[in-house]
Amino acid sequence: MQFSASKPYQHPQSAEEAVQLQQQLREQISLSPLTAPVRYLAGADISFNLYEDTVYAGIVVLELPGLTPVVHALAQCVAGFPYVPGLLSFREIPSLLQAWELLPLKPDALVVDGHGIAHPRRMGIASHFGLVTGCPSMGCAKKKLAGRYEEPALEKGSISPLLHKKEVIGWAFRSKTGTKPVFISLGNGMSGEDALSLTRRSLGKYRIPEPTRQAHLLVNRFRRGEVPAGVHWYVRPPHTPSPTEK
DNA sequence: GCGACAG
DNA sequence: ATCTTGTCGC
Repeated sequence: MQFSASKPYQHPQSAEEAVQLQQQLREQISLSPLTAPVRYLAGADISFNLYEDTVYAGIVVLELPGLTPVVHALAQCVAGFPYVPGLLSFREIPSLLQAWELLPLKPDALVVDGHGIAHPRRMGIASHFGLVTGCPSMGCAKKKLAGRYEEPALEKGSISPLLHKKEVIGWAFRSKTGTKPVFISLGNGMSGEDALSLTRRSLGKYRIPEPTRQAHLLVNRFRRGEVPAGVHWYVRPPHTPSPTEK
């Protein structure tokens, strides 16, 4: 992955405190372009049972250009914050961080299920998680949280800017012809061109781009007990020479 | 005051 | 977010 210091995650004890943290964190965001090509692109998502506070988090690393799964990490923990629109990251990041720390291969960029700067205070979960991990990040959400937009053309690949307070905070992106658009926004450590390019390279046969779609399918299987917690390689792990065989 | 409101 | 079968439309 690239150079970018990871910031420690701070957990708020109230909604007011959470908002203050976000206002402080937004100043640390960088929207400068990626400085290295993206070979490994990851998708992150969480799942849980309604009325329960156990969170099932997962991160899948795909290799471009084929979007081939390489490795994934799954972690389970208890939610330490309620779901409040605008404060989603405080509910999901602790669990995602556990999965992140388990990952033996850090991706070159990360796509989080949710918004990045397309947020009332420009601090959605994609931006927050990008800062905490030090990994370039972007958000891919199914519904908008803030801003207004014009419907993009019906053809796959069409985009329309998402505007909030006279600023472009993201794009309504037609990921599949004739279906509702998804919302793409910057997280941290990349430019708008980077995010749109990565999204185009992540499109498969479905509305949801592969990184996030794969992560979603994975965490649901995890929640149902169909796959175990921990790390799983889809291909042979990279060979690590032992001291004796140098 | 009213509508909107990621996962 | 999750619970669920069939059904309508390109």
